[in-house]
Amino acid sequence: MPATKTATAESRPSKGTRTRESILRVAVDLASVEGLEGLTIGRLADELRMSKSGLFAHFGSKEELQLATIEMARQIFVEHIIRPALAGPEGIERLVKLCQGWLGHVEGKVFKGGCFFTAASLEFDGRSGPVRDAIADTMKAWLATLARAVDAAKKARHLKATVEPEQFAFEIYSLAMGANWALQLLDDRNAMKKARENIQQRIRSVATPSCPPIRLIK
Amino acid sequence: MPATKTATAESRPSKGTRTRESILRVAVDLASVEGLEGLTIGRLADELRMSKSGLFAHFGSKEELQLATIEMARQIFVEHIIRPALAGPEGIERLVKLCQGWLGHVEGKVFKGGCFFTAASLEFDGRSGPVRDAIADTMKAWLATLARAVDAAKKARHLKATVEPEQFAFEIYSLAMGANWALQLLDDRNAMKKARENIQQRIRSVATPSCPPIRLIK
DNA sequence: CACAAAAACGAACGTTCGTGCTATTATATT
DNA sequence: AATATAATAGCACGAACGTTCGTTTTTGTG
Repeated sequence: MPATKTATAESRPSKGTRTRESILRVAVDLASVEGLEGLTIGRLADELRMSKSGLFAHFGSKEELQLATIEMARQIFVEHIIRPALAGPEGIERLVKLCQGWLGHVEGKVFKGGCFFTAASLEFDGRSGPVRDAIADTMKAWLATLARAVDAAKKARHLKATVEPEQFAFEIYSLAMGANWALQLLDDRNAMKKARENIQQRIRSVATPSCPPIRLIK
Repeated sequence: MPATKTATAESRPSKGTRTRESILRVAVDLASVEGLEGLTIGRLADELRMSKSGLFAHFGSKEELQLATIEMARQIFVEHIIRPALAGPEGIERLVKLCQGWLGHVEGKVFKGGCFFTAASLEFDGRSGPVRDAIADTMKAWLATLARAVDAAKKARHLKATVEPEQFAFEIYSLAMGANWALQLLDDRNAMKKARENIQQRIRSVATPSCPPIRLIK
């Protein structure tokens, strides 16, 4: 079959780019279960039914593979959680939407083994180097996004003026982290519901009378 | 493999028991940094300047070493945090003492690489088997201890009757976990101070008027 | 002191790890 | 259709992994 001449700039990405992407999609799921160090090139190659060396050539080193996996996870995270929330209006609605997406993510609807970044954080927090830095940067950015949403809700007079955005974002994050922990380790099926109630209540406790209704539970 | 010797109180423990213990003390520190899977027999042997095989003989398998390491970490945890708190009076004092010890532990005063069990939890939460079970059991017990302290403080009329012990214990735990995360990954030096303030405030918000003063910060 | 038991050792096993090469296929361009 | 380039496979490497074995050293006891 003769190839149709569609030599435009936004034509189909090259084979290499496509396989690389499909590798990383599997890598993210595998790493969310086995950890970033447990993510092995041989295991990944088996999973994708390709040779170790063939796969390896896409990255050149294990560290590069880890960094690429983190970047892919970040992209998926942004795509699934941050972008939908930023599409909506600012204020308490956006904060709630971020929390909902975040809790769904923790619940394992986005990554197979629960929260990818929390696991990666605790795996690499004792080390140093580019991988740890990449994880830390991503988490800082996420926490900053949460804090910005809190601040906007505050400026919109949805949250009390006494609320400290960074501190409050950190509190929400801690509660979600705890929920992830309880769900994954203790198999506590109610953990997510309780976390939603908890966070909802925490937000309501600092909401102003003029704040629109806050609903984190379906 | 020799069974665990039940050494009498007066007789000096055998050489084997002593080496085993010194191995585990190093193993706990190493695992709190490198993870329980990253805890390698060869590395551990180097650290202790003994042969791989000589060390290995004490445990018979890597899994057994991991389990023994967890058990040692549990003992240290009980010794440093739970026992001192149980020595004091029940009620809010005990809860505060538990939190103080716990936060000090998170701060790295007990284990080298921060919180041993939180790291182990997230490392093994996707797997199954005895190691994961040992971790989960330990954490359940710790959470139950916290909840019991909350319940006692409630019965002593230090905390409001509306407080749900398990839920409240979980909240405290989440905040401490978040502090651990911020300290270890983001190098946030204020994380511990903020966590102390946070938890203190959270406890005060459910304290009764008859409750003795709550002081988590020095 | 003698001597059995326990503890520690050194060497090696089979596997898997990450990482190089070289050859061979598949893709893209002229 | 021919050809240059990119992608993948095959094979091998040294190191480290957990584990086994036979031997030597250390320890505790009669």
